[in-house]
Amino acid sequence: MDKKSFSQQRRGSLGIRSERRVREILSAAREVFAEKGFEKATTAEIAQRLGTSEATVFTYFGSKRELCMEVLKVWYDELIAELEREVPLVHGSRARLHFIIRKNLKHMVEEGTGICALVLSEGRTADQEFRDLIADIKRRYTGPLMAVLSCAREDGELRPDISLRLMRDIVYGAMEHVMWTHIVTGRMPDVDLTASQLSELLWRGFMPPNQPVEALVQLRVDVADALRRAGRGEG
Amino acid sequence: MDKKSFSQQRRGSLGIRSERRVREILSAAREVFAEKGFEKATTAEIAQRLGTSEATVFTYFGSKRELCMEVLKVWYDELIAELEREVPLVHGSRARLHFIIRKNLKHMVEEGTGICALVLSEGRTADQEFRDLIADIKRRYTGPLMAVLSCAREDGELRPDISLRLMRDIVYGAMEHVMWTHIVTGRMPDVDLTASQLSELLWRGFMPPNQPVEALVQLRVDVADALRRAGRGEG
Amino acid sequence: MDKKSFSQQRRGSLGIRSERRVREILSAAREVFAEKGFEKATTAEIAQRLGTSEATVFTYFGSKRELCMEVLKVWYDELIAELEREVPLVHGSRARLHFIIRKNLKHMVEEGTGICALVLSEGRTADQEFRDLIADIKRRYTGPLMAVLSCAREDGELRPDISLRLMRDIVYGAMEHVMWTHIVTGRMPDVDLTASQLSELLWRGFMPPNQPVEALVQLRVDVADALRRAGRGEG
Amino acid sequence: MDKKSFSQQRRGSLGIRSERRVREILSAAREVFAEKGFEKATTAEIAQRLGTSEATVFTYFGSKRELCMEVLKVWYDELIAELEREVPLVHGSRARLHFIIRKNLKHMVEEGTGICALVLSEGRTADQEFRDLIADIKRRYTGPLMAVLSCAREDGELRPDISLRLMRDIVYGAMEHVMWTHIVTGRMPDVDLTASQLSELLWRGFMPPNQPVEALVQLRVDVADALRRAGRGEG
DNA sequence: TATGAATGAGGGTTCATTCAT
DNA sequence: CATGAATGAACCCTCATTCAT
Repeated sequence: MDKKSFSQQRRGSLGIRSERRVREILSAAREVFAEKGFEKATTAEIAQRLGTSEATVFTYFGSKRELCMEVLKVWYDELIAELEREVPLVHGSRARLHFIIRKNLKHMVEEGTGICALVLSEGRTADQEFRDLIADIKRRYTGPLMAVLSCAREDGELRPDISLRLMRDIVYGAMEHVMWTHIVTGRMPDVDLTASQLSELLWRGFMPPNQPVEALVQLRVDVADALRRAGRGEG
Repeated sequence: MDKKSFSQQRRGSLGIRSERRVREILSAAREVFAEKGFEKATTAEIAQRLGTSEATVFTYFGSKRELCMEVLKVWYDELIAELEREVPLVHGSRARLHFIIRKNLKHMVEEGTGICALVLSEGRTADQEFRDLIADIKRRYTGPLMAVLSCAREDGELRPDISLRLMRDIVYGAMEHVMWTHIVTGRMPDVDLTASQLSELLWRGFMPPNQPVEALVQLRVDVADALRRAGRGEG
Repeated sequence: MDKKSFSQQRRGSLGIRSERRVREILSAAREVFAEKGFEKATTAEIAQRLGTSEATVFTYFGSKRELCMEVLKVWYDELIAELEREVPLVHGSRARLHFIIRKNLKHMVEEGTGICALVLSEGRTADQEFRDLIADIKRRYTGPLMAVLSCAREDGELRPDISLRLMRDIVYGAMEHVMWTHIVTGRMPDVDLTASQLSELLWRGFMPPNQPVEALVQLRVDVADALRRAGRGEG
Repeated sequence: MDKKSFSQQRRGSLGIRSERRVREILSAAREVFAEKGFEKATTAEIAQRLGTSEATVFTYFGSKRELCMEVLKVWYDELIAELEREVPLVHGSRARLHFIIRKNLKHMVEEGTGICALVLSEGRTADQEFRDLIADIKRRYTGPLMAVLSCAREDGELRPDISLRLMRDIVYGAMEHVMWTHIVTGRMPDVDLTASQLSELLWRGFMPPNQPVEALVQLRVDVADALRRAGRGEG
């Protein structure tokens, strides 16, 4: 009865030809939202890139916000589907972490990094419906990684004193920030290299500490520090 | 140019008493920008929280954008100043990393987390002047951490195969994502605990992978060096 | 640049039907600009006279200034086109001057005198783009008259000691001032009579002086003057 | 009781020191109004050039409009006073026309040409009070010229078939247009040359067309008259 | 179904004017 | 008397959204 259910009903009854239209619109919208962010994106520009009128966009999507939500959903669904299909084919937690990171970076680079920033920046400010969607997406989106981490923890591959949620935040935060840096500086990253380094570095952080080595390392640092201070004090 | 310099002069001639007003406005603006993001924030709301009119806001700041830029500058300058003053008082690279992370998280929690997201989300879409400011802020903002990392690398405390920039992105990305999660879920984090875990985990990732051997070698060198100096009559 | 080209494209895609709308808007705008001048005219009033909303006006014209420029362009283009078409059909420089003056006055009376004042008063204060347009209009606008004057000078019909530019200024200045007086007093002038008198008077001023007659006239004046003084001195 | 009478009362009671202030304000205001036109001029800028605050301006003048009116009044009063004092010292209608034109152009060049355009452009659009003032100014302003023209007509020096008002419009219109051209092009005119050419050209247009015959007739009459008077014993 | 056209609602910004000090 | 500070009232402009065709 309200606007949303109406447009959904409408979309549901569209024939085959319109399926393509929907995808075209989503594609154009993805571009614009990714480039400009939600607020600065205009329906006019989306329509223009399609070569159609704004009204057409509204025939398929009830509102700008709904369109944006759909864009996000599709973007993440693509990624999630790939991950859910392919992660199981990879063996070993570490390899899986690497795989997930690489997939993510690749998807960001190829399909518009801005989408992530969109989630990041709109997630806080948007209204409840939007937030719920984003929360849901986020949950499913991080699902594969969480599963890998859970599995790894059960196998004793992860240090037990740090929550999986924190690890997850580190993984995604690092990826987003890496992408952001590359966008701002205008240089696209070497996805494979970055993924390797990132997963290597993070995994080592996630592993349980090796206590004897720790002690030795700390000893070295302490001695070095003492020597430095001693040198300074006596020089 | 005519108009601009004119309005700047107008602002420039404000007396001492208005210092307070400036701070009030910046404070209200910080709130609103942090909550809503740049686009969704309205000058009307900022004025309303102050209990004044929009015109008053524009008496002190020439435009919404300028106001926002000032908010960012102040927010980061506070933090940067604290870091530059206090980091040198902390000993050891690891401790310094921990200090920086803790300070950051604390500042975010206490002074508005949204400000970070602002930088993140506006940095891409804003116009050149805005971007330049943000780039500049970012540079100074990450300065203390980069200094610590540089220092640590020289001391052989960091693995040499991964760039400092990637490490920096991981640190800030992780912090921002952690904060974002906590905002979205509505729960404020335990700053001290999170900082400890984060620095612990990341540091372990930053350390050279073959730490044990290297540590022993370096230890031997350091000690031998110290003994030689001691033998030369400095002891 | 991005935004501008975008909005221009939007307008550019208007269909045939809107031709009428464009004319309606230009017509209303012409009225308001003529009555109020550029600054005092408001887009709200223009829209109100059309019975539409301001937004509609901005759908067709990107800005108030652009609208005003278009109004000026149309007003002058109409006049210039008529002059360029019809002046050649008139024979003799004197007759052509009369024709031009009559046409001008008629156009002013029928299509809004204020437009001239607009050019006059905005030409000084407006920004560069506006000024350039006005300068261009002015050049083309005065073209037909300048051509007539050039031609007349070559035929020896004009006194050679006074520049054509000054003559031009006199012609247009006189017309504008005449119109202005009539507007302020609220009475519309008798266009035909005024045009006849104006062209007669000015042409006589433009003609080369007839020296013998000059001398005689001056003698008369001198004698009259001497007599007056003598009368005063002796009465 | 209304605003205007209040401020006038106030001004009336100001001491000697304030007289200077009034003049300073009028001077600054003249500059700004001349440069920018009424609408684009801002009280802020006027105050700025004075080095005082806007409030001070409003202490002396009740409103921007009132200030502008005063500026106009002063500007024209200066000119009118000079004309009324000096025109009678000039002999001959033609010489007087030349004198008036030269004086006008000089005043425009020296004391801000924009003021004339102000009268021209504001005269139409402003409210009743403003218009009345301008009409009054205009009347007194053109008084000296009208007197000269009346006198000349009585002496038969002007063609009788054209109204003095039209002649007046031509004189002022020509002057204003000349000035306007010079402002727009940025070059200041040679006042003396322009005044000579303008008066020469216009006067020739004003003279009776059949001057030779009329001049002879009048000369005979004048001489006969003089002789008759001389014969009656006045010699 | 597709769209050209229209617009309500609001946003940022300006500025003459007021007033307490 | 001078003025720093504040502001109401407009103004220009944007854009998501609607609707008749």
